[in-house]
Amino acid sequence: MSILKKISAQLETMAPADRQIGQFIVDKPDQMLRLSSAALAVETGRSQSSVVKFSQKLGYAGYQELKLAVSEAKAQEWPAPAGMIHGTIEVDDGYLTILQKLLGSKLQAMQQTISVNNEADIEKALEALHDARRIHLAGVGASSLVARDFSYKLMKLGRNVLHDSDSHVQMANASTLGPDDLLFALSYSGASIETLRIAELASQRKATVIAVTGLQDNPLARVADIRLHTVGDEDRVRSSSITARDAQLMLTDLLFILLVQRQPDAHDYVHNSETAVSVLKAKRLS
Amino acid sequence: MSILKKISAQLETMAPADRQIGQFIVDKPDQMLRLSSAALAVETGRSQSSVVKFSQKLGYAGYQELKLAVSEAKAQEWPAPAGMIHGTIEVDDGYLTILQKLLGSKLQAMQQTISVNNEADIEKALEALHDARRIHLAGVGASSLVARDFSYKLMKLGRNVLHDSDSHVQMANASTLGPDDLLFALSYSGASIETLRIAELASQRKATVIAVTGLQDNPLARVADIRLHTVGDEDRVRSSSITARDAQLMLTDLLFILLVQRQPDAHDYVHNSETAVSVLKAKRLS
DNA sequence: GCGAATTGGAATTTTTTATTCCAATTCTCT
DNA sequence: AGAGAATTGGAATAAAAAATTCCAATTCGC
Repeated sequence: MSILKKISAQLETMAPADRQIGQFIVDKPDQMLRLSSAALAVETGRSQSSVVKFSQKLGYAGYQELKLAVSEAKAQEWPAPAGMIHGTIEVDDGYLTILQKLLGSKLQAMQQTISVNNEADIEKALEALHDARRIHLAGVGASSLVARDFSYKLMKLGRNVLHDSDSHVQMANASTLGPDDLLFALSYSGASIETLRIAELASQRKATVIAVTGLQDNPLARVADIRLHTVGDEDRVRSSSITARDAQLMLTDLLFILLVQRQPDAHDYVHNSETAVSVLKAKRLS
Repeated sequence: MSILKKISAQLETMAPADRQIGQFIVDKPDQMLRLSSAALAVETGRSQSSVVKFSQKLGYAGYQELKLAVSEAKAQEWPAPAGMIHGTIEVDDGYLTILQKLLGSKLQAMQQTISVNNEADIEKALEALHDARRIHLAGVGASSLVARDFSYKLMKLGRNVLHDSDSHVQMANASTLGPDDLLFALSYSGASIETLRIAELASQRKATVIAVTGLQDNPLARVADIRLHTVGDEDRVRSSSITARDAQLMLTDLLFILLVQRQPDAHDYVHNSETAVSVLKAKRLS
């Protein structure tokens, strides 16, 4: 039983000094934990020895043991995050609630994104990526960052990657694609004009088109040869591409890991990349 | 806040006595909480004053404050939810195992990143961001994508943001900063030369420097006025900036949400942004 | 190599915790 | 109602714990 609850239940039958000390602890456990027995005595207008005796009457060797018990009682009040809170972040939510809702939303988006894509589709995309002569990545806004992140990872593996943040350059690149090439197009809405036009052109040129897009029917999904779906709930986190981005990253990270697994010399490539970058790191100063 | 993670991250750079004391605390926090400084000294074969000094080196007034921090850290240890695995992705892992390990690693990185930053530090960073005249974002490699993502979000709120992927331009921008400005620097290692030099310059120019960096002692953390820590385990996911990036995003997303909460017209700004972008979306065809 | 800085234990001081002493109050029994 | 026993609780005291000082040894930086 929590010592805080135990004290609370006994308050009414306690003698005056004990009641005052107990009340303080129940009301302000955080503060109590920071106080010496003498300081708590001052706060309650009682004596230091009363504080120690209070502890002993509760069955503890002394004040330090009571403190430990209060600390443990408080620990049980900390909301368990395993369950996560799913909910819309509201204007008057406190810090802890926001944290939990944000983390819960991220986790839910990633989990649901995994759920809506079956292994066969992932395998198909993987096969296409593995076999592609050149991989062109397309996306705008937040999706452009995911595209760029994935392009970095593919380049680390020595793959022939085309990526540019300028959609005109993306379009020009797409015009050079052929049947041995692949377009990896990211757009949560599936309706971004630039990404859509690039996908249409790549499709016309017989390149394989992989679309990473939301579950709803959309123009990009219709153009694609392979569809990977993402689930995000933007309404809950201020509609600023947080969960949609996380869902896309979940897929690109997974594809990257699977590609690494399938490419025998992947380790060497990744290691070489790190070694190369290390010259741009400050030397250990001590 | 998790002092246990902090100690753990710093063990290798500690002197002998500190390492032994720190190791004991990390290995046996429950037991430590029951020991006096003298008893812990006996357990570790070190002196009682070393125990107190260890506490003070970590930033606490003394051993009692360290104890309190350890107690709070223990309260925030989060177990892995069902369906996820904490473990290293191996060469012969099957699809489902990879999925579970990837998701588990991502969740752990995000949870631990939340644990190692206390609300007071987040609040301090938030205050600085809110009050800054101009916000300059710096980062290279994977951190540059997080910096850009956060810059997009801040710009959506109408904030005065400086971000360029070219580190020379970043440096030039930093040379225009002043006491009313803020540098938000991201580097997991804290040792990327470009980011470090930019931070040093911003600091010289009296701008506020917020560092988002790993837990280990590093040059960037030393330059910063405000430190936000990230925890990632790159060994488990092929050392390609997956969990470190997710950890950084967790923090920037949280800061963004908190800024939105605190800016009365944030909704209008975000809504206006969506409306503006909508002209670049394909019309619904049927 | 030399001086400065750091490390870390022993000794000492200060603070905190726990116990003892004892007066006042309350409770129980006749 | 009164006397004795039990309880309450603060002041004083003793013991334990925490923190600081002193200083020798080692490491670091020039």
